[in-house]
Amino acid sequence: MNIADQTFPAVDSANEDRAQAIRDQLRDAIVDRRLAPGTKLSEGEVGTLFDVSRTVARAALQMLSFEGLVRTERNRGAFVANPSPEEARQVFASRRLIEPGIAIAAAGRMTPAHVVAFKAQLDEEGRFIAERGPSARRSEIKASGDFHLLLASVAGNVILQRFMEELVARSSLVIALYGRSGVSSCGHSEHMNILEALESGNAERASALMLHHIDHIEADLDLRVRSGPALRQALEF
Amino acid sequence: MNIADQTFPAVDSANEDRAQAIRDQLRDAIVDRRLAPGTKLSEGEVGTLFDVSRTVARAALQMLSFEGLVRTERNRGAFVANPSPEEARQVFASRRLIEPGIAIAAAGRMTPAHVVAFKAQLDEEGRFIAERGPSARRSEIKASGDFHLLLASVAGNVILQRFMEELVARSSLVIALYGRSGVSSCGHSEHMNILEALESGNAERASALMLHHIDHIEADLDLRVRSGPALRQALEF
DNA sequence: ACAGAAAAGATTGCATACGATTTTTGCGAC
DNA sequence: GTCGCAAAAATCGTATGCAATCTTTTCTGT
Repeated sequence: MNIADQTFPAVDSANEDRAQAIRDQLRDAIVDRRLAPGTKLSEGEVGTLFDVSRTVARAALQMLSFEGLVRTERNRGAFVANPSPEEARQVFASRRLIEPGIAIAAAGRMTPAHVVAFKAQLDEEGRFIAERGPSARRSEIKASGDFHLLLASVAGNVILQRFMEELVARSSLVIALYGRSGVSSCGHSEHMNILEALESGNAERASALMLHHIDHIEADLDLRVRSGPALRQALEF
Repeated sequence: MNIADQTFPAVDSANEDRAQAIRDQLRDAIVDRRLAPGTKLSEGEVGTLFDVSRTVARAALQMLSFEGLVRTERNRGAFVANPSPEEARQVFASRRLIEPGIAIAAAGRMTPAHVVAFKAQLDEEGRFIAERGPSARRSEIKASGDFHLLLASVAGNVILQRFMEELVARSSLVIALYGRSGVSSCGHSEHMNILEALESGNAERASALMLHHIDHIEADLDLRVRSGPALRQALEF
Protein backbone atom coordinates (compact mmCIF):
# COMPACT_ATOMS: atom_id res chain seq x y z
CA MET A 1 0.00 0.00 0.00
CA ASN A 2 1.29 3.42 -0.83
CA ILE A 3 2.10 5.85 1.88
CA ALA A 4 3.13 9.05 0.29
CA ASP A 5 0.22 9.08 -2.08
CA GLN A 6 -1.75 11.26 0.24
CA THR A 7 0.90 13.67 1.42
CA PHE A 8 -0.01 16.40 -0.99
CA PRO A 9 -3.37 16.38 -2.71
CA ALA A 10 -2.38 16.88 -6.29
CA VAL A 11 -5.92 17.98 -7.07
CA ASP A 12 -5.93 21.16 -9.07
CA SER A 13 -7.12 23.65 -6.55
CA ALA A 14 -7.91 26.07 -9.35
CA ASN A 15 -10.84 23.96 -10.33
CA GLU A 16 -11.64 23.29 -6.70
CA ASP A 17 -14.29 25.11 -4.85
CA ARG A 18 -13.58 28.75 -4.24
CA ALA A 19 -15.24 28.67 -0.86
CA GLN A 20 -12.77 26.04 0.21
CA ALA A 21 -9.85 28.21 -0.84
CA ILE A 22 -11.23 31.10 1.17
CA ARG A 23 -11.76 28.85 4.15
CA ASP A 24 -8.15 27.72 3.96
CA GLN A 25 -6.84 31.25 3.87
CA LEU A 26 -9.02 32.34 6.73
CA ARG A 27 -8.07 29.29 8.74
CA ASP A 28 -4.39 30.00 8.25
CA ALA A 29 -4.97 33.56 9.32
CA ILE A 30 -6.76 32.43 12.45
CA VAL A 31 -4.27 29.70 13.29
CA ASP A 32 -1.24 31.90 13.08
CA ARG A 33 -3.01 34.71 14.82
CA ARG A 34 -3.26 37.35 12.18
CA LEU A 35 -6.92 37.31 13.13
CA ALA A 36 -7.45 37.65 16.86
CA PRO A 37 -10.13 35.70 18.70
CA GLY A 38 -13.38 37.63 18.71
CA THR A 39 -12.70 39.44 15.45
CA LYS A 40 -15.85 39.90 13.45
CA LEU A 41 -15.89 38.32 10.04
CA SER A 42 -18.78 39.85 8.16
CA GLU A 43 -19.96 38.13 5.04
CA GLY A 44 -19.81 41.26 3.00
CA GLU A 45 -16.31 42.13 4.10
CA VAL A 46 -14.99 38.65 3.45
CA GLY A 47 -16.74 38.66 0.11
CA THR A 48 -15.27 41.90 -1.13
CA LEU A 49 -11.87 40.98 0.30
CA PHE A 50 -11.72 37.79 -1.72
CA ASP A 51 -13.71 39.23 -4.58
CA VAL A 52 -16.61 36.84 -4.41
CA SER A 53 -20.27 37.21 -3.59
CA ARG A 54 -21.64 36.89 -0.10
CA THR A 55 -22.97 33.46 -1.03
CA VAL A 56 -19.56 31.87 -1.27
CA ALA A 57 -18.12 33.92 1.59
CA ARG A 58 -20.94 32.63 3.70
CA ALA A 59 -20.17 29.05 2.71
CA ALA A 60 -16.55 29.49 3.77
CA LEU A 61 -17.61 30.88 7.13
CA GLN A 62 -20.03 28.03 7.60
CA MET A 63 -17.19 25.57 7.09
CA LEU A 64 -15.06 27.32 9.67
CA SER A 65 -17.94 27.31 12.08
CA PHE A 66 -18.13 23.53 11.71
CA GLU A 67 -14.49 23.26 12.57
CA GLY A 68 -15.08 25.31 15.67
CA LEU A 69 -12.76 28.09 14.57
CA VAL A 70 -15.61 30.50 14.05
CA ARG A 71 -18.71 31.05 16.06
CA THR A 72 -21.80 32.29 14.30
CA GLU A 73 -24.72 33.98 15.96
CA ARG A 74 -27.97 34.22 14.15
CA ASN A 75 -28.59 37.60 12.59
CA ARG A 76 -25.37 38.84 14.14
CA GLY A 77 -22.64 37.30 12.09
CA ALA A 78 -19.47 35.28 12.40
CA PHE A 79 -16.62 35.85 14.83
CA VAL A 80 -13.27 34.22 15.31
CA ALA A 81 -13.89 31.76 18.11
CA ASN A 82 -13.13 32.77 21.65
CA PRO A 83 -12.81 29.43 23.44
CA SER A 84 -13.60 29.38 27.12
CA PRO A 85 -11.20 27.76 29.59
CA GLU A 86 -13.57 24.83 29.74
CA GLU A 87 -13.46 24.46 25.97
CA ALA A 88 -9.69 24.71 26.14
CA ARG A 89 -9.56 21.85 28.61
CA GLN A 90 -11.80 19.77 26.36
CA VAL A 91 -9.57 20.40 23.40
CA PHE A 92 -6.59 19.07 25.26
CA ALA A 93 -8.52 16.22 26.82
CA SER A 94 -9.47 15.18 23.29
CA ARG A 95 -5.89 15.38 22.16
CA ARG A 96 -4.72 13.32 25.11
CA LEU A 97 -7.20 10.68 24.12
CA ILE A 98 -6.48 10.62 20.42
CA GLU A 99 -2.88 11.55 19.78
CA PRO A 100 -1.13 8.78 21.69
CA GLY A 101 -3.11 6.33 19.63
CA ILE A 102 -2.19 8.16 16.47
CA ALA A 103 1.45 7.95 17.47
CA ILE A 104 1.15 4.21 17.86
CA ALA A 105 -0.50 3.84 14.50
CA ALA A 106 2.10 6.05 12.87
CA ALA A 107 4.97 4.12 14.45
CA GLY A 108 3.79 1.02 12.65
CA ARG A 109 3.69 2.75 9.29
CA MET A 110 6.86 4.82 9.21
CA THR A 111 8.90 4.57 6.05
CA PRO A 112 12.21 6.22 5.14
CA ALA A 113 10.25 8.73 3.10
CA HIS A 114 8.27 9.67 6.17
CA VAL A 115 11.42 10.09 8.19
CA VAL A 116 12.76 12.47 5.59
CA ALA A 117 9.54 14.47 5.69
CA PHE A 118 9.66 14.67 9.47
CA LYS A 119 13.29 15.77 9.43
CA ALA A 120 12.48 18.54 7.00
CA GLN A 121 9.54 19.52 9.14
CA LEU A 122 11.64 19.70 12.30
CA ASP A 123 14.38 21.60 10.51
CA GLU A 124 11.90 24.23 9.48
CA GLU A 125 10.51 24.35 12.98
CA GLY A 126 13.98 24.94 14.38
CA ARG A 127 14.74 27.61 11.83
CA PHE A 128 11.71 29.66 12.79
CA ILE A 129 12.53 29.36 16.46
CA ALA A 130 15.97 30.77 15.80
CA GLU A 131 14.61 33.70 13.81
CA ARG A 132 13.26 36.87 15.30
CA GLY A 133 10.22 38.91 14.46
CA PRO A 134 6.48 38.38 14.52
CA SER A 135 6.43 36.78 11.11
CA ALA A 136 8.84 34.06 12.21
CA ARG A 137 6.84 33.58 15.35
CA ARG A 138 3.69 33.01 13.34
CA SER A 139 5.45 30.55 11.10
CA GLU A 140 6.78 28.83 14.18
CA ILE A 141 3.30 28.38 15.55
CA LYS A 142 2.11 26.94 12.29
CA ALA A 143 5.12 24.65 11.94
CA SER A 144 4.63 23.34 15.44
CA GLY A 145 1.09 22.35 14.60
CA ASP A 146 2.16 20.90 11.29
CA PHE A 147 4.30 18.35 13.09
CA HIS A 148 1.20 16.90 14.66
CA LEU A 149 -0.67 16.99 11.38
CA LEU A 150 2.16 15.23 9.62
CA LEU A 151 2.03 12.53 12.26
CA ALA A 152 -1.70 12.18 11.75
CA SER A 153 -1.26 11.82 8.00
CA VAL A 154 1.31 9.09 8.54
CA ALA A 155 -1.12 7.22 10.75
CA GLY A 156 -3.20 6.75 7.62
CA ASN A 157 -6.67 7.26 9.00
CA VAL A 158 -8.38 10.05 7.10
CA ILE A 159 -11.11 10.47 9.68
CA LEU A 160 -8.72 10.86 12.58
CA GLN A 161 -6.62 13.10 10.41
CA ARG A 162 -9.52 15.47 10.01
CA PHE A 163 -10.26 15.39 13.72
CA MET A 164 -6.64 16.27 14.37
CA GLU A 165 -6.80 19.14 11.93
CA GLU A 166 -9.63 20.57 13.93
CA LEU A 167 -7.97 19.95 17.26
CA VAL A 168 -4.65 21.44 16.21
CA ALA A 169 -6.34 24.52 14.84
CA ARG A 170 -8.37 24.99 17.99
CA SER A 171 -5.29 24.44 20.10
CA SER A 172 -3.67 27.31 18.32
CA LEU A 173 -6.57 29.53 19.30
CA VAL A 174 -6.40 28.33 22.87
CA ILE A 175 -2.69 28.98 23.11
CA ALA A 176 -3.22 32.43 21.66
CA LEU A 177 -5.70 33.17 24.41
CA TYR A 178 -4.25 31.42 27.40
CA GLY A 179 -0.62 30.73 26.50
CA ARG A 180 1.94 31.96 28.98
CA SER A 181 5.20 31.58 27.11
CA GLY A 182 6.36 30.66 23.65
CA VAL A 183 5.81 27.01 24.49
CA SER A 184 7.37 26.02 21.23
CA SER A 185 11.01 26.06 22.18
CA CYS A 186 10.54 23.19 24.60
CA GLY A 187 8.04 21.64 22.23
CA HIS A 188 10.64 21.40 19.54
CA SER A 189 12.94 19.08 21.48
CA GLU A 190 9.95 16.96 22.42
CA HIS A 191 9.02 16.67 18.79
CA MET A 192 12.52 15.46 18.06
CA ASN A 193 12.31 12.87 20.80
CA ILE A 194 9.01 11.63 19.42
CA LEU A 195 10.48 11.31 15.97
CA GLU A 196 13.37 9.32 17.42
CA ALA A 197 10.97 6.89 19.02
CA LEU A 198 8.97 6.63 15.79
CA GLU A 199 12.11 6.05 13.78
CA SER A 200 13.18 3.19 15.99
CA GLY A 201 9.72 1.70 15.80
CA ASN A 202 9.19 2.07 19.52
CA ALA A 203 5.46 2.68 19.41
CA GLU A 204 4.89 2.61 23.15
CA ARG A 205 7.61 5.13 23.77
CA ALA A 206 6.34 7.43 21.04
CA SER A 207 2.89 7.22 22.53
CA ALA A 208 4.09 8.01 26.04
CA LEU A 209 6.22 10.90 24.83
CA MET A 210 3.27 12.30 22.94
CA LEU A 211 1.11 12.17 26.03
CA HIS A 212 3.74 14.04 28.02
CA HIS A 213 4.14 16.52 25.22
CA ILE A 214 0.47 17.36 25.29
CA ASP A 215 0.57 17.64 29.05
CA HIS A 216 3.45 20.07 28.78
CA ILE A 217 1.65 22.23 26.27
CA GLU A 218 -1.42 22.39 28.46
CA ALA A 219 0.66 23.00 31.57
CA ASP A 220 1.93 26.16 29.92
CA LEU A 221 -1.58 27.56 29.76
CA ASP A 222 -3.17 29.78 32.34
CA LEU A 223 -6.73 28.57 32.36
CA ARG A 224 -7.90 30.55 35.35
CA VAL A 225 -10.82 32.72 34.43
CA ARG A 226 -9.36 36.14 34.18
CA SER A 227 -11.41 38.81 35.90
CA GLY A 228 -14.53 36.80 35.27
CA PRO A 229 -15.61 35.38 31.96
CA ALA A 230 -18.56 37.73 31.87
CA LEU A 231 -16.29 40.71 31.55
CA ARG A 232 -14.32 39.13 28.78
CA GLN A 233 -17.57 38.28 27.05
CA ALA A 234 -18.85 41.77 27.54
CA LEU A 235 -15.73 43.42 26.21
CA GLU A 236 -15.36 41.10 23.30
CA PHE A 237 -14.95 42.74 19.95
CA MET B 1 -38.62 9.25 -1.62
CA ASN B 2 -40.69 10.47 1.20
CA ILE B 3 -38.64 11.87 3.99
CA ALA B 4 -40.29 15.03 5.07
CA ASP B 5 -43.81 13.80 4.78
CA GLN B 6 -43.63 11.72 7.92
CA THR B 7 -43.98 14.97 9.72
CA PHE B 8 -42.87 15.58 13.22
CA PRO B 9 -45.22 18.36 14.25
CA ALA B 10 -43.09 21.28 13.12
CA VAL B 11 -41.51 21.61 16.57
CA ASP B 12 -40.09 24.96 17.58
CA SER B 13 -37.80 25.04 14.60
CA ALA B 14 -39.33 28.31 13.54
CA ASN B 15 -36.81 30.22 15.57
CA GLU B 16 -34.06 27.70 15.00
CA ASP B 17 -32.10 27.56 11.85
CA ARG B 18 -34.14 25.92 9.14
CA ALA B 19 -31.11 24.45 7.42
CA GLN B 20 -30.18 22.73 10.64
CA ALA B 21 -33.64 21.25 10.99
CA ILE B 22 -33.47 19.89 7.47
CA ARG B 23 -30.03 18.49 8.12
CA ASP B 24 -31.32 16.70 11.20
CA GLN B 25 -34.20 15.14 9.34
CA LEU B 26 -32.01 14.07 6.46
CA ARG B 27 -29.46 12.67 8.86
CA ASP B 28 -32.09 10.63 10.63
CA ALA B 29 -33.31 9.38 7.30
CA ILE B 30 -29.81 8.34 6.32
CA VAL B 31 -28.94 6.82 9.68
CA ASP B 32 -31.98 4.64 9.90
CA ARG B 33 -31.74 3.76 6.24
CA ARG B 34 -34.81 5.29 4.74
CA LEU B 35 -32.29 6.78 2.35
CA ALA B 36 -29.97 4.20 0.86
CA PRO B 37 -26.28 4.87 0.29
CA GLY B 38 -25.73 6.37 -3.15
CA THR B 39 -29.13 8.03 -3.32
CA LYS B 40 -28.99 11.35 -5.07
CA LEU B 41 -30.06 14.34 -3.05
CA SER B 42 -30.64 17.14 -5.49
CA GLU B 43 -30.87 20.64 -4.12
CA GLY B 44 -34.09 21.36 -5.89
CA GLU B 45 -35.76 18.19 -4.72
CA VAL B 46 -34.73 18.67 -1.12
CA GLY B 47 -35.82 22.27 -1.35
CA THR B 48 -39.31 21.58 -2.62
CA LEU B 49 -39.67 18.64 -0.25
CA PHE B 50 -39.02 20.81 2.78
CA ASP B 51 -40.56 23.87 1.20
CA VAL B 52 -37.50 26.05 1.24
CA SER B 53 -35.33 27.58 -1.43
CA ARG B 54 -32.33 25.85 -2.89
CA THR B 55 -30.12 28.14 -0.85
CA VAL B 56 -31.08 26.63 2.46
CA ALA B 57 -31.34 23.11 1.07
CA ARG B 58 -27.81 23.52 -0.16
CA ALA B 59 -26.65 24.63 3.26
CA ALA B 60 -28.16 21.53 4.84
CA LEU B 61 -26.44 19.30 2.31
CA GLN B 62 -23.17 21.08 2.92
CA MET B 63 -23.46 20.31 6.62
CA LEU B 64 -24.07 16.66 5.93
CA SER B 65 -21.11 16.57 3.62
CA PHE B 66 -18.93 17.87 6.47
CA GLU B 67 -20.16 15.05 8.64
CA GLY B 68 -19.23 12.57 5.98
CA LEU B 69 -22.77 11.36 5.51
CA VAL B 70 -23.07 12.93 2.11
CA ARG B 71 -20.55 13.14 -0.67
CA THR B 72 -20.76 16.08 -3.04
CA GLU B 73 -19.25 16.18 -6.48
CA ARG B 74 -18.76 19.47 -8.17
CA ASN B 75 -21.42 20.23 -10.75
CA ARG B 76 -22.94 16.85 -10.13
CA GLY B 77 -24.66 17.11 -6.83
CA ALA B 78 -24.91 15.42 -3.46
CA PHE B 79 -25.29 11.72 -2.78
CA VAL B 80 -25.77 9.70 0.35
CA ALA B 81 -22.28 8.52 1.17
CA ASN B 82 -21.17 5.14 -0.03
CA PRO B 83 -18.22 4.36 2.26
CA SER B 84 -15.57 2.04 0.92
CA PRO B 85 -14.38 -0.91 2.99
CA GLU B 86 -11.27 1.08 3.77
CA GLU B 87 -13.36 3.95 5.05
CA ALA B 88 -15.39 1.49 7.06
CA ARG B 89 -12.25 0.17 8.72
CA GLN B 90 -11.16 3.68 9.52
CA VAL B 91 -14.48 4.47 11.12
CA PHE B 92 -14.12 1.54 13.45
CA ALA B 93 -10.45 2.17 14.08
CA SER B 94 -11.43 5.66 15.18
CA ARG B 95 -14.11 4.31 17.46
CA ARG B 96 -11.72 1.82 19.00
CA LEU B 97 -9.40 4.68 19.75
CA ILE B 98 -11.96 7.08 21.15
CA GLU B 99 -14.79 5.19 22.77
CA PRO B 100 -12.89 3.29 25.45
CA GLY B 101 -11.58 6.63 26.63
CA ILE B 102 -15.07 8.06 26.59
CA ALA B 103 -16.27 5.14 28.67
CA ILE B 104 -13.59 5.86 31.25
CA ALA B 105 -14.50 9.53 31.36
CA ALA B 106 -18.19 8.70 31.66
CA ALA B 107 -17.59 6.19 34.44
CA GLY B 108 -16.15 8.96 36.54
CA ARG B 109 -19.14 11.21 36.00
CA MET B 110 -22.12 8.91 36.34
CA THR B 111 -24.95 10.21 38.49
CA PRO B 112 -28.20 8.53 39.46
CA ALA B 113 -29.94 10.68 36.87
CA HIS B 114 -27.62 9.33 34.23
CA VAL B 115 -28.33 5.77 35.29
CA VAL B 116 -32.02 6.42 34.92
CA ALA B 117 -31.49 7.82 31.45
CA PHE B 118 -29.43 4.82 30.45
CA LYS B 119 -32.03 2.41 31.79
CA ALA B 120 -34.72 4.14 29.79
CA GLN B 121 -32.52 4.05 26.74
CA LEU B 122 -31.85 0.33 27.09
CA ASP B 123 -35.51 -0.37 27.72
CA GLU B 124 -36.41 1.31 24.48
CA GLU B 125 -33.68 -0.57 22.71
CA GLY B 126 -35.04 -3.86 23.99
CA ARG B 127 -38.57 -2.96 23.05
CA PHE B 128 -37.65 -2.31 19.43
CA ILE B 129 -35.73 -5.55 19.24
CA ALA B 130 -38.80 -7.45 20.39
CA GLU B 131 -41.05 -5.77 17.85
CA ARG B 132 -41.37 -6.83 14.26
CA GLY B 133 -41.51 -4.84 11.08
CA PRO B 134 -39.18 -2.49 9.25
CA SER B 135 -40.20 0.51 11.28
CA ALA B 136 -39.16 -1.17 14.50
CA ARG B 137 -35.92 -2.27 12.89
CA ARG B 138 -35.13 1.30 11.95
CA SER B 139 -35.90 2.52 15.43
CA GLU B 140 -33.72 -0.26 16.76
CA ILE B 141 -30.78 0.90 14.67
CA LYS B 142 -31.22 4.42 15.87
CA ALA B 143 -31.62 3.40 19.50
CA SER B 144 -28.50 1.32 19.35
CA GLY B 145 -26.51 4.31 18.18
CA ASP B 146 -28.17 6.52 20.75
CA PHE B 147 -26.69 4.42 23.52
CA HIS B 148 -23.22 5.42 22.39
CA LEU B 149 -24.26 9.04 22.01
CA LEU B 150 -25.72 9.08 25.48
CA LEU B 151 -22.45 7.74 26.81
CA ALA B 152 -20.57 10.46 24.98
CA SER B 153 -22.82 13.12 26.43
CA VAL B 154 -22.21 11.80 29.93
CA ALA B 155 -18.47 11.99 29.35
CA GLY B 156 -18.96 15.74 29.26
CA ASN B 157 -16.63 16.66 26.43
CA VAL B 158 -18.54 18.52 23.75
CA ILE B 159 -15.83 18.10 21.17
CA LEU B 160 -15.59 14.36 21.57
CA GLN B 161 -19.35 14.22 21.65
CA ARG B 162 -19.50 15.77 18.22
CA PHE B 163 -16.85 13.41 16.92
CA MET B 164 -18.90 10.52 18.24
CA GLU B 165 -22.02 11.81 16.57
CA GLU B 166 -20.20 11.70 13.29
CA LEU B 167 -18.71 8.27 13.93
CA VAL B 168 -21.98 6.74 15.03
CA ALA B 169 -23.78 8.12 12.02
CA ARG B 170 -21.12 6.85 9.67
CA SER B 171 -21.14 3.48 11.41
CA SER B 172 -24.78 3.21 10.62
CA LEU B 173 -24.05 3.71 6.95
CA VAL B 174 -21.26 1.17 7.09
CA ILE B 175 -23.47 -1.41 8.75
CA ALA B 176 -26.15 -0.77 6.17
CA LEU B 177 -23.66 -1.52 3.43
CA TYR B 178 -21.57 -4.29 4.89
CA GLY B 179 -23.58 -5.65 7.80
CA ARG B 180 -24.20 -9.35 7.77
CA SER B 181 -26.81 -9.76 10.46
CA GLY B 182 -28.91 -7.56 12.63
CA VAL B 183 -25.97 -7.08 14.97
CA SER B 184 -28.14 -5.31 17.45
CA SER B 185 -29.53 -8.23 19.35
CA CYS B 186 -26.14 -9.18 20.66
CA GLY B 187 -25.23 -5.54 20.98
CA HIS B 188 -28.05 -5.01 23.41
CA SER B 189 -26.70 -7.36 26.05
CA GLU B 190 -23.27 -5.79 25.66
CA HIS B 191 -24.76 -2.39 26.22
CA MET B 192 -26.31 -3.67 29.42
CA ASN B 193 -23.00 -5.04 30.57
CA ILE B 194 -21.33 -1.75 29.89
CA LEU B 195 -23.96 0.08 31.88
CA GLU B 196 -23.40 -2.31 34.76
CA ALA B 197 -19.72 -1.53 34.79
CA LEU B 198 -20.41 2.19 34.60
CA GLU B 199 -22.92 1.98 37.41
CA SER B 200 -20.43 0.28 39.67
CA GLY B 201 -17.81 2.84 38.79
CA ASN B 202 -15.56 0.25 37.26
CA ALA B 203 -14.03 2.42 34.59
CA GLU B 204 -11.47 -0.06 33.38
CA ARG B 205 -14.05 -2.74 32.91
CA ALA B 206 -16.41 -0.41 31.09
CA SER B 207 -13.58 0.58 28.80
CA ALA B 208 -12.60 -3.01 28.06
CA LEU B 209 -16.20 -4.01 27.43
CA MET B 210 -16.61 -1.12 25.07
CA LEU B 211 -13.55 -2.14 23.12
CA HIS B 212 -14.90 -5.66 22.76
CA HIS B 213 -18.28 -4.33 21.81
CA ILE B 214 -16.79 -2.36 18.96
CA ASP B 215 -14.78 -5.36 17.87
CA HIS B 216 -17.95 -7.43 17.78
CA ILE B 217 -19.79 -4.91 15.71
CA GLU B 218 -16.95 -4.76 13.22
CA ALA B 219 -16.58 -8.53 13.20
CA ASP B 220 -20.14 -8.74 11.98
CA LEU B 221 -19.23 -6.82 8.84
CA ASP B 222 -18.19 -8.33 5.56
CA LEU B 223 -15.57 -5.93 4.34
CA ARG B 224 -14.34 -7.93 1.42
CA VAL B 225 -14.56 -5.92 -1.75
CA ARG B 226 -17.54 -7.31 -3.57
CA SER B 227 -16.90 -7.98 -7.24
CA GLY B 228 -14.23 -5.32 -7.29
CA PRO B 229 -14.55 -1.75 -6.10
CA ALA B 230 -14.23 -0.43 -9.64
CA LEU B 231 -17.43 -2.13 -10.67
CA ARG B 232 -19.26 -0.88 -7.62
CA GLN B 233 -17.98 2.59 -8.31
CA ALA B 234 -18.95 2.40 -11.95
CA LEU B 235 -22.45 1.18 -11.29
CA GLU B 236 -23.11 3.38 -8.34
CA PHE B 237 -26.08 5.64 -8.44
C1' DA C 1 -29.15 -0.96 -36.92
C1' DC C 2 -25.52 1.36 -34.74
C1' DA C 3 -22.00 4.98 -33.44
C1' DG C 4 -21.22 9.45 -32.81
C1' DA C 5 -22.65 14.31 -32.86
C1' DA C 6 -25.77 17.88 -31.78
C1' DA C 7 -29.47 19.73 -29.31
C1' DA C 8 -32.63 19.81 -25.40
C1' DG C 9 -33.28 19.39 -20.61
C1' DA C 10 -31.89 19.22 -15.94
C1' DT C 11 -28.86 20.58 -12.20
C1' DT C 12 -25.34 23.03 -10.05
C1' DG C 13 -22.33 27.45 -8.98
C1' DC C 14 -22.69 31.90 -8.14
C1' DA C 15 -24.45 36.68 -7.97
C1' DT C 16 -27.87 39.69 -6.83
C1' DA C 17 -32.28 41.41 -4.72
C1' DC C 18 -35.33 42.20 -0.93
C1' DG C 19 -37.45 41.74 3.59
C1' DA C 20 -36.10 41.04 8.51
C1' DT C 21 -33.15 41.88 12.29
C1' DT C 22 -29.55 44.13 14.54
C1' DT C 23 -26.52 48.00 15.37
C1' DT C 24 -25.42 52.64 15.08
C1' DT C 25 -26.53 57.38 14.85
C1' DG C 26 -29.13 61.59 15.76
C1' DC C 27 -31.77 64.32 18.70
C1' DG C 28 -34.45 65.96 22.32
C1' DA C 29 -35.43 65.72 27.48
C1' DC C 30 -33.77 65.69 31.95
C1' DG D 1 -23.34 65.55 30.07
C1' DT D 2 -26.04 61.55 29.76
C1' DC D 3 -30.01 58.94 29.18
C1' DG D 4 -33.82 57.26 26.25
C1' DC D 5 -35.88 56.61 22.01
C1' DA D 6 -36.68 56.82 17.11
C1' DA D 7 -34.74 56.93 12.48
C1' DA D 8 -30.98 55.41 9.50
C1' DA D 9 -27.44 52.32 8.24
C1' DA D 10 -25.48 48.01 8.23
C1' DT D 11 -25.83 43.13 8.24
C1' DC D 12 -28.05 38.80 7.92
C1' DG D 13 -31.49 35.15 6.03
C1' DT D 14 -33.54 33.65 2.06
C1' DA D 15 -35.50 33.55 -2.70
C1' DT D 16 -34.68 33.89 -7.31
C1' DG D 17 -32.23 34.45 -11.81
C1' DC D 18 -28.61 33.45 -15.08
C1' DA D 19 -24.59 31.24 -16.87
C1' DA D 20 -21.86 27.01 -16.78
C1' DT D 21 -21.76 22.19 -16.63
C1' DC D 22 -23.53 17.74 -16.81
C1' DT D 23 -27.04 14.31 -18.55
C1' DT D 24 -30.28 12.63 -21.71
C1' DT D 25 -32.47 12.55 -25.97
C1' DT D 26 -32.66 13.11 -30.75
C1' DC D 27 -30.77 13.21 -35.15
C1' DT D 28 -27.72 11.89 -38.90
C1' DG D 29 -24.44 9.30 -41.65
C1' DT D 30 -22.50 4.97 -42.56
